[in-house]
Amino acid sequence: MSDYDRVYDYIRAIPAGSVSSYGEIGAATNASAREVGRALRMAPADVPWQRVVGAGGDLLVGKLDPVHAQVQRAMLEAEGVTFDKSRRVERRFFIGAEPELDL
DNA sequence: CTAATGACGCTAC
DNA sequence: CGTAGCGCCATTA
Repeated sequence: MSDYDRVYDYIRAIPAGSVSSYGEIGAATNASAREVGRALRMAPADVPWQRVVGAGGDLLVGKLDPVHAQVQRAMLEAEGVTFDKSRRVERRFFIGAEPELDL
């Protein structure tokens, strides 16, 4: 099992309406954040890549087309995830985020 | 072999 | 709250 497959499996385990970050996935799969991005780039269709966001809740950090970020936001909104004014996912939707520790 | 690049993260200003 | 710089590590030229 490659690190990439482990990343795919982790993402597939993310429940609808929740999101995780590249750093979180990297830590859970023993990979760096960049490797997670590389994995998502060639991810199979059954991987809900839209549930993967940046560390601060940012959509796609910007290495890819801005249009893609729009699509991601639309799909997450369809799952019940809400965003703040700056296109950032609220911390309560993060897996492993503690409600009382909200920044 | 070295250099450049990217679905990122953190710190500094 | 915004941009800029550096570190990170696999892949590509």
